[in-house]
Amino acid sequence: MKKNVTIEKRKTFRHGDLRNALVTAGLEMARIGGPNAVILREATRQAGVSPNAAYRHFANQAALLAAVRSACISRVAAAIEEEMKKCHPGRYPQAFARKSLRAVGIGYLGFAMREPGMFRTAFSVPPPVHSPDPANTASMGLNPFQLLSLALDRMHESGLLSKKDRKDAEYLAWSTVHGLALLVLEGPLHKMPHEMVLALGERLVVMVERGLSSEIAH
Amino acid sequence: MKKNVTIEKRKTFRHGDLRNALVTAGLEMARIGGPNAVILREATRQAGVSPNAAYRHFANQAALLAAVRSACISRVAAAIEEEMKKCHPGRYPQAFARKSLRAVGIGYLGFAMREPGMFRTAFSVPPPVHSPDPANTASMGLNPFQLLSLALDRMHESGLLSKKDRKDAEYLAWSTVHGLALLVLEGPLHKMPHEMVLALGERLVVMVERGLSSEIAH
DNA sequence: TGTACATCAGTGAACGCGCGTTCACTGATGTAC
DNA sequence: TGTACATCAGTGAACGCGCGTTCACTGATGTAC
Repeated sequence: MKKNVTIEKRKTFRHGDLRNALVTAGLEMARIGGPNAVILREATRQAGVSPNAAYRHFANQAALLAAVRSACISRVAAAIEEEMKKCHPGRYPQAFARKSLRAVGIGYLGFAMREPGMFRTAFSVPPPVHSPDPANTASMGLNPFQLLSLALDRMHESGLLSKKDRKDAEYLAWSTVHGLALLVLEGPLHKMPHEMVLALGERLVVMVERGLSSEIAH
Repeated sequence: MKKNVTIEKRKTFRHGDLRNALVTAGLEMARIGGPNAVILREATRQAGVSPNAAYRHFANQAALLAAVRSACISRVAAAIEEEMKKCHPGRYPQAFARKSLRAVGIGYLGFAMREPGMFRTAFSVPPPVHSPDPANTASMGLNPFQLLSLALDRMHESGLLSKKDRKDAEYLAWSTVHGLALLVLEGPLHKMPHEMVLALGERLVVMVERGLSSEIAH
């Protein structure tokens, strides 16, 4: 939406929208080559601007990368939401909960297979983390972690998960699909065909759903 | 035996054991900084040799890195075996099977926490995989995947896992701990304390053990 | 209304960095005779 | 036994690469008066 704040109008000065152009270019580079492919100079080139112009909008390359990563995370969330749209709360809350959890896992994994570069950019934090935690988040809606929490809440509320089992279940479920995704995208399983990955994904979701609960199965 | 190669100046024109010295240096770099820190020139420096000397023993930097990675994988396997030694086949095969599976998972995760650089080197394959699959493997004993298979076989043989559930169970179990390790080592969970990671690891193992089987729990 | 001025997003040129890799070479060693 | 020689693990110098980043600057625009 347009903000009529004077400061913002000044921002649309010469290029008009350089910051956005740089992020867009960076996002495309991430899409193609992952986080290491997000080259500041290349982004300025694609924006038709001199290299140092980027420094009017980002403190350094890491700041640009952070913005790109944020965009990638939003894409993951969008993919999950898309998958979640497919399941509606019927009259069986437990089935709904299970479908929700499945949607998160499959949405996550599906995105990883479809957009490996963006996926890797979203979740590969460079080891020396000087995360300045930019207040720039600007994320509308829920992030992937929150969507997972939502699905797990449904599991809990529908009685599929005790309060104790619900606790920190995000990390357990997340690890599962994340591991498969990374083993395939940047690990030893890189030769595994996508169909098999997705098939394993389905089994993984079932495994999580079943294994998360310490209750005796019925 | 100690290799004092690094510090002492060489007296002979020939190094004598350069290939090994380079791998050792590379391994140390991997230990400290992960796969991207395996610098060919630095390895030759540490070996007290000119940069191009490396090319007598490795086709290029990627070949050196492959050798280092192989060493890292062996270390992971050793860590798992160490953990597996702790569990003996008693008179309860199912308990033994469960302990075995736990040992693999916890050994894997424990190594990841203790030696993040080596762990990341072992399992992060650079996306453009020109894997020449060096016949150089030279790995004695079982690799981590094979150890996992062994544990799962015990689950199957002791009746905890049907034949159908046994199939490809490696990938499901592996994904689980691998995901947690990478979320922590190079992902958004990098701030999670090690104790919590290991605690989650224990829950993860239980989850897998329970969730892998499609049989009704008893 | 015109004009001076401040602002600040962009320019142009250059820097150091350290890598991987190649070229033509040297000289210690093992072996054939 | 000595000697000539082939071998090949090492040397020394140099290359191109492309990045991130800094410096001093320019010039279109909005605004105060």
